[in-house]
Amino acid sequence: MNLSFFAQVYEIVGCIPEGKVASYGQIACILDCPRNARVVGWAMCQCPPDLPWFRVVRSDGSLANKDFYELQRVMLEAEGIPFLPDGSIAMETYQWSPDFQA
DNA sequence: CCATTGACGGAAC
DNA sequence: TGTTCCGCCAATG
Repeated sequence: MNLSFFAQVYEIVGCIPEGKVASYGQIACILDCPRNARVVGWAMCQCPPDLPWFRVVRSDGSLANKDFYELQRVMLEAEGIPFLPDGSIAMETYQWSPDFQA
């Protein structure tokens, strides 16, 4: 498992089921590196087309860049995750429970 | 090898 | 309560 954080992040994100979301810090925590939240986000920037990056949101339940906000919003709504009038999602309800099966 | 960047997180103001 | 700043780590140039 000498995969870079990069690859590990891909593994975690790829394990997120539909209708669920995970925060960058949560993924970093799964990797046992809660401070790598930024690295996770950076890995998402390199997100391959196979990666459901749209299921990854901020700890606040809000999205990141405006450019991706609308796209992410559409993708999440398509997954069955409604957006609050606040512009964020009820991550408390939709946050994915990591099973450590990565 | 050094400097910069980056789709974050939390603490400070 | 909202906004701003710093810190953190890895990858790229």
